[in-house]
Parts: sequence; C-alpha cells; structure tokens
Amino acid sequence: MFAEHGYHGARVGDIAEDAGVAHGLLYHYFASKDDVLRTIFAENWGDLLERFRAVEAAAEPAPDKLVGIAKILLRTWRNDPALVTVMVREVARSQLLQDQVEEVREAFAIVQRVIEEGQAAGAFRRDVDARLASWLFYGGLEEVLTGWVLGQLPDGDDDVARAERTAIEVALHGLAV
Amino acid sequence: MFAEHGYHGARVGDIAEDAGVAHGLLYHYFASKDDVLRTIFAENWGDLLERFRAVEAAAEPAPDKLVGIAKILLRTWRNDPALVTVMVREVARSQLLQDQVEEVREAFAIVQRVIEEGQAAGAFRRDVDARLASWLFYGGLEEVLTGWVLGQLPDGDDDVARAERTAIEVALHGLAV
DNA sequence: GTCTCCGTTGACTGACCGTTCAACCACTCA
DNA sequence: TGAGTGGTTGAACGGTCAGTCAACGGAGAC
Repeated sequence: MFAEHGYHGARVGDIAEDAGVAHGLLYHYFASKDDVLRTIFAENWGDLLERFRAVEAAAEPAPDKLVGIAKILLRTWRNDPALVTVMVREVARSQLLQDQVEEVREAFAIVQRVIEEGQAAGAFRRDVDARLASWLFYGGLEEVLTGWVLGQLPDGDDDVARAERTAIEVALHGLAV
Repeated sequence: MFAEHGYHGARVGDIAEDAGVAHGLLYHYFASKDDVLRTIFAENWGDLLERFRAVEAAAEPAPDKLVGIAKILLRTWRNDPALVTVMVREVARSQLLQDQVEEVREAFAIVQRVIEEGQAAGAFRRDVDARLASWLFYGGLEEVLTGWVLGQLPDGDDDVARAERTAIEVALHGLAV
C-alpha cells in the first residue's frame, strides 16, 4: 500500500483491508499509522544491513566487497519491488523516519569503511574522500533503483544484469588507482 | 514551506501567510495547492534545463561538459537550498509531478548525449551503456545534495568545493578510457 | 454449562485542511 | 460623486481520515 500510494495516499482502511482485518485491529498491533511504516522500514532495512555487514566481514578484497554490496542493492528490486519503492519514495523524505537516520547512516558507514580498506590495501586511489565516495556510490545505485521504480529504465532480466555490470564497472574504474 | 515541511506538511494557510496574503487569494493565482508546487517546479527546473542545454551546446570536450553539469547541480545547493530540498524530497515521489516527468527525462537525456559524444570522441570508454551511466552520474550527485539536505554531509564552503572535485574526479575517472 | 479472556469488529468521533464565495475595499474614470 | 473594476479577505463548508471504544464471539478452563 505504501509502495503503491505513498505514505499519505495509503489509508489505514486500505492497509487493514489488504491485510484482511478490520482497521481497528491494526491499532492492537501498531501504535499508529507512522508506526506501521517505521516497522516495515526497521525490519527490512535491518535485513539489508545484516547482509551488508556480512559482506564487509568476508575475507575478500575491498573491490569484491563493493561488488557484493552493489549486487545486494540492485537485486532487491527483483526480490521485493514494493520494498524498494517504499525505500526510494519514503525514506529520507518523511520526517517519520528521522529517528531511523542512524540505521541508514550505518549502511553508508559500511561502504565508507570498505572504500577505506581498499585505499589502505592500495586497490583504490587515495586522493578521494572515502565518505563522499560512499555517497556517490550509493547514490548512483539508488538512482538506478529509482529509474526502475518510476518505470523510466527497462528492468527486464537482461537489463538488470547489465545495470549491475555497468554500475560495478564504472564504480570500480572510478575508484581504481 | 514545501522545503521545510514537505508537500503534505505545508498547509495552504501557511503558504499564504508566508507570502503575506490571505489564503483565499492564492486561488486567484493558482488553481490548487498542487498547482503551486507544479509551478515552482516548472519554473526552476526550466532554468536548470536551460543551463544544461547551454553547457551541451558549448564548444568544449565532453568531459568538460560533464564537469559543467556537475558544477551547476552541486552549486545550486548554495544558491537555493530550499529549491534543492523540494527537488530532492518531492520530485519523483509525489504523483503530482508525474506530468513533468518529461522535463526531468530531458535532463538525463542531455547527460546521456554528452556521454555518447565523449564515447564517440574517444574520451570515454565505449563499453558502458551511456543511458545507465547518465543515471549513475546524476544519482551520485543527487545523493550528495540529499546528504546536504538531510544535514548528513558537511556543507561548508570547503566541503562543497571538495565534493565538487571528488564527484568530478570519480565520474571522469570511472568513464575514462 | 458458564465464566473469563482477548482477538476482533466497525460505527462513530473529532480534527484537520483544501477549497469556495459573498462581501469588502482601493482605485480609476466619467 | 457615483458607478465600475478587480484585487483581497476570511468565515464557512464539505469531505476525508486517523484514531477510539463499546460490544461481539470463539476458545479454553473448570
């Protein structure tokens, strides 16, 4: 519902109906409509974060780790388009999620640390700010997701695979020594 | 108002009060609240587009044109933060602006053509899809703007200048042959 | 059988807010 | 001076919707 209509466009009645319950029941499980969105976000972002952490902890060179992160992000579109839509359209917009900023920040921090690791290992050039680079990297990927969400970019199987390859190529080449 | 509170959070009364008129008067100049946002968007995005077009038409090598576009985008933050906030938070989210998709698409098309031009001239590698690259490029820049909007990235004079340099470095290096 | 618990229901409330419109000036022109 | 014009006002309206709550009923306990 949030994906289809946005936060404000999704009515509590719709959400409950979609879940097959009376809308009053929703207030037994959630404190408010906000709380529903917050819960959706927390659960799903938590999953993503866990996977990012797993990639960071793996015994791979930094470039491979970046590739792993890119794949996780881009493949989420095929696995759960509604989730991606909510992330792209609601996160960072509504003030509702301002509390969760810390969790979003953590994802960027992981990317940043991977880049720094690559710089230390001599795989990435040292003359770029790792923090900024992490934002550029994440932003590029998110924009591709946005293109898919808005139906502005083709998202067939081949297209998604090509996007993955292109994003990785450009990012790694851009950071390469 | 839209920048500060978002579209839904900004009340017609607030907007009118901020403009120093009664809220009824707003409906002499705009058909609806939507229309206010659409007008703001159309006017300002039109300006940006014009400047992008000027860069594209200039007699410069493609890489310099990309630099020009990056500078225009990133410097908008200092020139008009409220505008950037509205762009980042409302465009692509609210369905209100779905009609204007064509104008947004035009900006991406310009970037894409510049990249293709660079590929034809041998300045950029030919093995990346120019369309995807344009989304990656724009997305990276937009994410930096988002970081500033959300107060997650430092935006002092030096910081902005550094972001400009970093974005340009990474993008050009990523696309370079 | 009946008592209790609690998940469940949906009519209702109260507030909010975009939009309308009849009245009101301020100003010009005859 | 009086009529006309058009920008301006703000009280009132109508519709929407998140959130409440009194009542229901099925399942288990004894």
